[in-house]
Amino acid sequence: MTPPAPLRIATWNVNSVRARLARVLAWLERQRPDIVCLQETKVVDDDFPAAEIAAAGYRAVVFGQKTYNGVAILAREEPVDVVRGLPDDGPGAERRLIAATVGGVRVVGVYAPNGGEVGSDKYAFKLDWYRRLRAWLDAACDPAAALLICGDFNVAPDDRDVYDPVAWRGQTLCTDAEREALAGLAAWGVVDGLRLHRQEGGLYTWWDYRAGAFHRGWGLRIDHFLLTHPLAARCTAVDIDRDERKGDKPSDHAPVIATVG
DNA sequence: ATGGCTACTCCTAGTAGA
Repeated sequence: MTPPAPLRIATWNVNSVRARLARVLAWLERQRPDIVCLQETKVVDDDFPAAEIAAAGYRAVVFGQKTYNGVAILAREEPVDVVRGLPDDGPGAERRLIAATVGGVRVVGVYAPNGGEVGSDKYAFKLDWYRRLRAWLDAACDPAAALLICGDFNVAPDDRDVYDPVAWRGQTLCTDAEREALAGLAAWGVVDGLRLHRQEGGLYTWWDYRAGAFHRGWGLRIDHFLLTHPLAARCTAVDIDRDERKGDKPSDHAPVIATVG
């Protein structure tokens, strides 16, 4: 018996799928992932570039809105059992979560709120969104299943994930409350995929557009793969495609790719 | 020391991102 080929699953905050379309298509051609979760698509569903994505060989399920937020899952086979949003999202809620099953893996793609200034309404919304995400996991998902949550979590889990942890201490993305919110997902039953394989600092997924931050190495690791234990046991690698942050008109986030045997 | 860039829209200024 030939073992099944490993699945390569990617997450990428593209910062507008329409502004980034040429790069997204070139990246799909180069990396050929099986599944891709996109965040910050910034487009209503009718205007999602589904035809171009289909021509590249991918089905797309989308959950977008005008200007802000927006998530999608691309896959070589049709994603099934699609869930859009959290059950207690109100009408007109920000579109930040999409889930689907592909290749026997339950894939949850998330774009966590940024949080604005610490102590602001946006910050409170972020922490509450994490609370609601955890409640949905408790109610609707199975930590014993092959499930992953990936996306832009807008939290750097610890000081290794921050280029200047002293300057960032207490700032949005790095506060204890945000880190505890992320840890609340781990307590449900997922582990940080990248840390299964690599312990060093300096592995970043986001660099500010300003001040030449990328070239100065001023980054944070805020895009993650969280894997249930059964899936973690099959995860052979998690790689940050740092090269995709280079060149003309990049997203401010690099893609992250998990390999699952 | 510095909100320094990018993308969006009710568009050429204001908002948001992280």
